[in-house]
Amino acid sequence: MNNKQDLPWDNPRFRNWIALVRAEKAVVRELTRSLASLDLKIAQLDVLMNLYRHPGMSQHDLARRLLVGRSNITMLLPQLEKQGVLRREGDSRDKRVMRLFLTEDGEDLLMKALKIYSALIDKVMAQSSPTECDMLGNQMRRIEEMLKSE
Amino acid sequence: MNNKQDLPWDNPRFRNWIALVRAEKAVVRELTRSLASLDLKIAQLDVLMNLYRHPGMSQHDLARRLLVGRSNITMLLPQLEKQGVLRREGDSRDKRVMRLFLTEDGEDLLMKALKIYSALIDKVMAQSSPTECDMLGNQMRRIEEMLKSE
DNA sequence: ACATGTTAGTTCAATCATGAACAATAAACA
DNA sequence: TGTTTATTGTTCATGATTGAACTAACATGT
Repeated sequence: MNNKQDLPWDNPRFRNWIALVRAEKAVVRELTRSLASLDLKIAQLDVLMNLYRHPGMSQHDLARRLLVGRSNITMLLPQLEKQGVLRREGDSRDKRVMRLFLTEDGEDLLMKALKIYSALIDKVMAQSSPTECDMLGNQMRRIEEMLKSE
Repeated sequence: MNNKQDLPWDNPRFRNWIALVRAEKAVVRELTRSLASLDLKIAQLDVLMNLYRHPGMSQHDLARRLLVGRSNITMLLPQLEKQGVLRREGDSRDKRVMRLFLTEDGEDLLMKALKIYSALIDKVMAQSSPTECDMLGNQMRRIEEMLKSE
């Protein structure tokens, strides 16, 4: 029924995707280790990054951008708020939504974390030429776009 | 101290890597949903895939290939063994190691899961030309190689 | 106004991954 | 041989993530 030629490993698309998954996992491991010096988890860094770029985001929007559940955000925020890196403000027009903002300390922490992250990615992507790197980004954006719209 | 031009988002390497992370996460979500029909988790599929290609692997080797801890494997196997998709045999020469093998049912389940996985990846990678796809794979293999050897 | 439906955020139980400590076994070497 | 060192797999406590059920607040339509 299934001879060897049917196996996905003989399909370049599949093999190359597996390589991507493995590389991503390896980078995540490395990043997790590097961020430990700041006592910061990747999930937390994701929050900080998004709040920096989109101040005043609601928890719902944040969850959607991070591709996680809303409850995840709810569980994530209290620690960060207690550390004083972000603050939550109730929206004046819609009492259901909480607007999220980085504090000064939050921005400082983010900048330190970004230095670490950026250095790692620079090292990792130095494996590719600028052209390859841009092609990679474009492919990835097309994939995300495609999966979003279905 | 940090003006806008220092921000990682202006660095193509960083931006493109972020795109990769987002795309990968989106695909993982989609795959998780698709595999639910087989009552199979991605972590379990990873085990099956590796055992198919490397029968007789030890738990330690499996953990290293999957980039997870040994304890993770220990917690993962009993379910799979109970479902009858794999069996564990003590090594005759080294009583510490357990050798892992897929059963017939395991191979059947794997083939069904691979059909789903492969179809998704085919769809996803159809966003890229064969050349782009291979370049992607090569970049990723270089990255993994680089992180392994340090 | 009122009923109905929708949305934002929270709570909670279940699942999962992790790393440290541990027992059994093997290897290295005096 | 006997002693130390390393390795395999397990256990366990901890923290992360998820989805379903829930509350409060808004929106829609009559």
